[in-house]
Amino acid sequence: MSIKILADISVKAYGANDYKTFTYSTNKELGLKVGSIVMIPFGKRQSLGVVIKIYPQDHPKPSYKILDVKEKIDINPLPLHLVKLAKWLADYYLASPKAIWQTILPSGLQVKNPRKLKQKTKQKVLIAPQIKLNPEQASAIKTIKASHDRAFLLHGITGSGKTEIYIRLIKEVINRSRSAIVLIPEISLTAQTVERFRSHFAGSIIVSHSKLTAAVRRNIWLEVLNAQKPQVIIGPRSSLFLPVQNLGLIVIDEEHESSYKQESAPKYNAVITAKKLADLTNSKLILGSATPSIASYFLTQKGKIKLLELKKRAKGQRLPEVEIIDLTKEPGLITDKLAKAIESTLKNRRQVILFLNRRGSANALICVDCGHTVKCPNCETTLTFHADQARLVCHYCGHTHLPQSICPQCQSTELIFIGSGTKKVEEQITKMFVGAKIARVDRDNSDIEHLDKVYQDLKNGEIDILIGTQMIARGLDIEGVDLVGVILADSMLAIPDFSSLERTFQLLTQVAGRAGRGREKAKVIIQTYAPDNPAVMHSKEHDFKNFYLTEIANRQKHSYPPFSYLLKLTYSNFNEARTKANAMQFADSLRKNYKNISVLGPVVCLHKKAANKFRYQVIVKSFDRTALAKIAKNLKIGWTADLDPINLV
DNA sequence: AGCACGCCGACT
DNA sequence: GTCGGCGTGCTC
Repeated sequence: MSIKILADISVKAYGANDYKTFTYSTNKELGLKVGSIVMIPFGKRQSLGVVIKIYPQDHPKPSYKILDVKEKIDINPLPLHLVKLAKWLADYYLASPKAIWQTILPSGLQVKNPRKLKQKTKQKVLIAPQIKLNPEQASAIKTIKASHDRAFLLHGITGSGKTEIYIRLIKEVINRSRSAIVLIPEISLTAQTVERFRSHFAGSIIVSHSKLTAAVRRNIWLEVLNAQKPQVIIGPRSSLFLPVQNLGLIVIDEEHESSYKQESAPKYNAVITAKKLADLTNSKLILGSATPSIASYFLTQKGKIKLLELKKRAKGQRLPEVEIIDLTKEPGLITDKLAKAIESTLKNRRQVILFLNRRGSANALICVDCGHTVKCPNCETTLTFHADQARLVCHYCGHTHLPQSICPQCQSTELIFIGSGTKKVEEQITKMFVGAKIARVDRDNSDIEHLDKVYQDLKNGEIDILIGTQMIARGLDIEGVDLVGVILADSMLAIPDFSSLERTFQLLTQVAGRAGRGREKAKVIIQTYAPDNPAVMHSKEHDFKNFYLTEIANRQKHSYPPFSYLLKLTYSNFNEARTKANAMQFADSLRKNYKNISVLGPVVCLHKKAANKFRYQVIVKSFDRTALAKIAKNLKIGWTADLDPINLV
């Protein structure tokens, strides 16, 4: 008779929003450790589970029935920090063990004899060119190495050489036999970025991205788990959860990017999660951006993250000149000034990038004479026009009124809906510049392969004018681009969200950074009805600091994050009337039962129907995050929660 | 995810 | 009475 011991196991099949573990018994010889992955019976099913706790041999058996662990998956246990991080994720974001383990564990772990995938033929690796650091870069590296701080925000203007700093820091941790994780927005995971890192870390580099097949993903996961020497992992936000040993450094490039927030369960923010991971593993965390998020920069002002600044471009190039065209004075989809600039750029055999906004095609009402957008009197966010009701609707609180015909600011009668007409840009450009080679990138054709092709074509001069949405705002680093045009900056400002100014400033600044990588006389032209808007105004001077000061005051005034916490609750139901009624009833009960919160809504969601169900949302705002967590934890069926959402629409 | 349990309306 | 609809809660 072998010796039985008890173990607490977190069960992958367990779908409730609490981190409850279940106690099983196991033969001592099976050698379970904390982090071991096992197969267990759960209800009528079999499930994977992760050992969270091993009890001493003499621990008394509980009164309820105990089942046996069926088998141990024959691989190394998870590193301890991942076991701890799983619990933290569940508690902090109110996620189920099911959602957590689906994120951390690869699929197909129980497969007995996985088919050996044929090794990719060794790619030729370019030898990394030796780059000399400028004094700013050298000083930033020196500070990070010497500092006892854990987290750093590297605020460096576009082209200031942040990547070179990451590479030097990674080399240093590798020399200390520790591994590094580099997070990159999915969209920048292009061949060029990867090649740059590969040329420095050939042999120890592991690249992950969302297009990998399940089998490849599992192999990568096992390779990381079994690695005997330090690794450099490059990938999107989920790469934080690869089972790396001896982590020493986490880098998050373009830390302001919204793709670091996962919008499906577990709805985690990779920047916040990386900070926790750095604490658990005693690693350093480097956040890098030319346009930091308001949230991260706020933390530097509070002394929680150390701020490092790079104010010069690496090779000393100047930032491009930005011209703002006031559409209230010079109307048109493509103004004469922009058309002339395109024409002269083409004549010089140089290239043009034009940005427009699909996502921004929210139907806001805007005054052609003064640029005023009609806002909600309660929430200070832009009202959205709903054609089916013929009314303007506030997406926070539900306030509606008829679209006015007179501008409340300047009494003009010239009010128009923006959001229409952006599709006309390509048509018009094609007509205006006959013979020019025009390419377009938007949400429908923005996969990595296509972006790589566009990049190559642009680099080889196969494209004269590239038209795209914000998809192409980052990463493109083309010497031939002399002109960048933004067709309508307001289309982003008009998104009814507390973070729309932040997003606009980031987009405009990143876009402007695409120009002038090669030459001095590059130019950026921004067309807008709102030239005085802080997000537009400060992007002209590439002035993050003053934009931050304006915006943080605004957030404080209206008690938006980082001065409060938000909870976005979404309710869906097949019956439209019942959806509305249930959502209203729930919002009322929240108002009645909680004192220290404010409840906005319910309002119909921007996408009012999804998967055949009608959707309503309720926003809850509070200074007390635990109150919001309590609400999120006790939701009835049909409701989903997003704690710390980055947008509210 | 499935399954048991229990509460309510419709029915031989 | 009792059949079965489905909302709710549990799974070591």
